Amino acid sequence: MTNEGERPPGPPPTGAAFLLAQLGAHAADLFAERLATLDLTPAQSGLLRLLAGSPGRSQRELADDLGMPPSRFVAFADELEQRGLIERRRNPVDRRLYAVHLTDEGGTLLAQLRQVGAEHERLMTEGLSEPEREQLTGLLRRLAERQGLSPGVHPGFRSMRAERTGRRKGVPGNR
Amino acid sequence: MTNEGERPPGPPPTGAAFLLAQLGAHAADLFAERLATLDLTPAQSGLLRLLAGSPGRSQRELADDLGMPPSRFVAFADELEQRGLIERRRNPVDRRLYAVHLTDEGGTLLAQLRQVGAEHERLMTEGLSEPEREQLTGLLRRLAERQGLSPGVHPGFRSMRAERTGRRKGVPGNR
DNA sequence: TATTGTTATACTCTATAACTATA
DNA sequence: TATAGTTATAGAGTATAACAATA
Repeated sequence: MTNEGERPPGPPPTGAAFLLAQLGAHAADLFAERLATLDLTPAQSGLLRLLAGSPGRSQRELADDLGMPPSRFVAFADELEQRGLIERRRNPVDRRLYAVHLTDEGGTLLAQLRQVGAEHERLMTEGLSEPEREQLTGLLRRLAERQGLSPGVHPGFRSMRAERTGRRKGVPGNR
Repeated sequence: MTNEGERPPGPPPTGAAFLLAQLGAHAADLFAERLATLDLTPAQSGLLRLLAGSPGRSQRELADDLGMPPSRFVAFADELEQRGLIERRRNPVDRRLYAVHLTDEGGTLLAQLRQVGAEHERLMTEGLSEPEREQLTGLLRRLAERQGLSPGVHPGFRSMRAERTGRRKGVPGNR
């Protein structure tokens, strides 16, 4: 088989796009591991952060933001509610809606989560000087904006499986 | 709930680690879309590239490199063989092993794949000047090395699902 | 006995589509 | 009639473990 392209056959791709995918997957894996320390999955941490930013929204809205179907969100929220991290409050005006809130315990965990995030940040950028780190962050931010990626949520949440499956039908409105 | 951390509660994380995960997932998604043009999944493209670099290896070795169990590799390779892209040759010395090779047709597709890769690279780094692109690539390469990531293969292959399931028992040794 | 390739089974995960209550 | 939340079912994808052939 002849090599009729522009590139040599030996060296595998080492362009920026490939490195981004590789480092991104690695970063996600590593973060998931550290998150397991707090008994959290990436998707769960995403919800906690969402609730910190804008509390009281409906399950459907939150499900949309996390990129999961509403049906899946139910079990997802059930577990966090059982663990006392989030809270569902009925909306008095429209009783079809739940308003999802962070509990105090959830807020405490969120603080820990942020520490884990900061540590993760440090470990991922290890080996770079402070100016280099800022340079990198600046370039990445520009790329993200150019690619139309909204800050704060990323698509990887969809494919992250939940850890423990021991889900019991708990407190919430047994109709 | 009080904000006892170092960061303000509003702004979501925009550090380098988060951006890497976000951009990495985006890059992988985009690349998978472009790959679909050639009727290839990321994992399949990974195998083609592996075979181009070091042909004739055993299925077990290749499965290990791709991060999939040998049992899964069988169906995976079956499809590519049916499509005439790869070839299984019996090793005369050790008849337990297959030596997996790229066919001529596979080589042709690999060339197209590289074009797609180059186009992907261009689109992902859009908006950066040439020096900036090199700067970014250099920083990413250093990070990848520091994190112990081997060049050429990334972990994301595991979670990519195959497209078409129409798999028939074909040519290979029906024992 | 160990190893490659293979097949079969069992399981996890998920979306789709009903269904209930409220509007 | 439409929408939020929920539940149930059915399907895709996978790893685990047995199995056959060869070493």
